[in-house]
Amino acid sequence: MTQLDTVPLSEQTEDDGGHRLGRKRDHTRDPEILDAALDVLAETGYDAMSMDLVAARAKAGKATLYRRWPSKADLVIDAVTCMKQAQSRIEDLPDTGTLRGDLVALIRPHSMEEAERKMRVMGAVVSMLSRDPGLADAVNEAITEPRARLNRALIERAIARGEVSPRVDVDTVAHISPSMVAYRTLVQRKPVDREYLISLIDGVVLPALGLPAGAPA
Amino acid sequence: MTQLDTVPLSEQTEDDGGHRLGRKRDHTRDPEILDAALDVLAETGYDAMSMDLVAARAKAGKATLYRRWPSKADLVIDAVTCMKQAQSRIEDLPDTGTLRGDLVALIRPHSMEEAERKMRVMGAVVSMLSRDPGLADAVNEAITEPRARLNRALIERAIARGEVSPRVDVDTVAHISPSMVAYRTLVQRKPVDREYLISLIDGVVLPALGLPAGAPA
DNA sequence: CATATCCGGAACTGATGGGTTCCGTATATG
DNA sequence: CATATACGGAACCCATCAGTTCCGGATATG
Repeated sequence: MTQLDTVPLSEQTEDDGGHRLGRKRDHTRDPEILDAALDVLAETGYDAMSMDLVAARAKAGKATLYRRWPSKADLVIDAVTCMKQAQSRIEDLPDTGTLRGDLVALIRPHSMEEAERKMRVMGAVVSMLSRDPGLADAVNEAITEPRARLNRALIERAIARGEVSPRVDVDTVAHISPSMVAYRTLVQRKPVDREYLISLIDGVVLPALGLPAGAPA
Repeated sequence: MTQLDTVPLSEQTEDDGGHRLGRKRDHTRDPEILDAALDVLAETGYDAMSMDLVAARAKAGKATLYRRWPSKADLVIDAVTCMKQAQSRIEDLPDTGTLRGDLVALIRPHSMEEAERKMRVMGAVVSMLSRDPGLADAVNEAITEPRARLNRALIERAIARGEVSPRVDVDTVAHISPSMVAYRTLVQRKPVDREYLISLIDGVVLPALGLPAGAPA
């Protein structure tokens, strides 16, 4: 059970001293519930995710869920929206001096776990995206775009540095790895490990930018 | 209502003269039913695809479906499997002399419609792939692999021709366009038109193979 | 025309799950 | 301790849907 550390909509009054079964004022169990929803969603898919399951997983009553969200769809949208957080800020990304170094530096166990979970959630809701524009927006804003923005920022930094030609299609290239990771995870069902990610950087992303495969500038 | 032109499992006796409501011997309405199933699947997703809907769409009775397939899952797997057909044979792909020419030649209105439908079907069943290995295999064999095989064959032809270095990761590169097209269609929900496909070829695929962007060998 | 076959359609069953209501209880406040 | 709040949990209602059964009619065969 992964833990969500941001507060979604309401404010967490203060940390409860540690009572396992202690209840809080307001309806401030939102984070746990949203987190449980994401877990169930990732494990079972949208339709198979029943509200009873989510309630059980969050050790909450189903009534509590409906006191807070008017419908299952709203709960899911809120849960997806609240995945946004943990993504690194662009400013505090270490500048290794080369684009390759920057990209490789993004491959950390933590970010890979996070990405894995996001991919599963994405797979759970793809079939809904065509019918629910709100969900589609939430998914793009919380799962798709953060990663693409990161890539875009690193590429633009490399352009400013003179490492990469300003003529490349930054947006398309920034979506290469998210696309291929999603495809490999959801459709091909092959593992996305460090080795694969590096082969993607060296074999596809850098060449697409006009850089030689394994050779940092 | 797109029409399936291959016969899935049983043999079609002969074309019925044109009787709108005329019935045939055996249970040889399989193609129409499978085609209807694919339509409903693509439009509504796996869970929302009810057997009643499929039956209605195929102007068949629900009993007829269950006379032929033991369950909904079996029907879907059979339907997906039967999408395999229309893909071009590798041998009769025109050899334009350059890899770029070969790749661009694959962009035809017909193949794009076909790909669009396949993408929607894929999106409809992604969330099931983790729970049903048989379905995952069917999807890969019918949707994923045919296109990748085509790309692979063209790249290998280019290697044999001396146009491309034999050191490239053919398999990964062959999956670039399928991955990015799927992502763009299902997640980003942006149009996949001729312009985008060509920008993919010139901006990503060819550079990844060490070829200059817009310049044929 | 009589018979056998198969299909479309409608009605039915059982299970599942979204959403609601209600109640006992734990917490907080005074 | 009394009161108000809100939570967990269970029971409930109702719609939907997978899967089944049955029947009337159309087709084919002789």
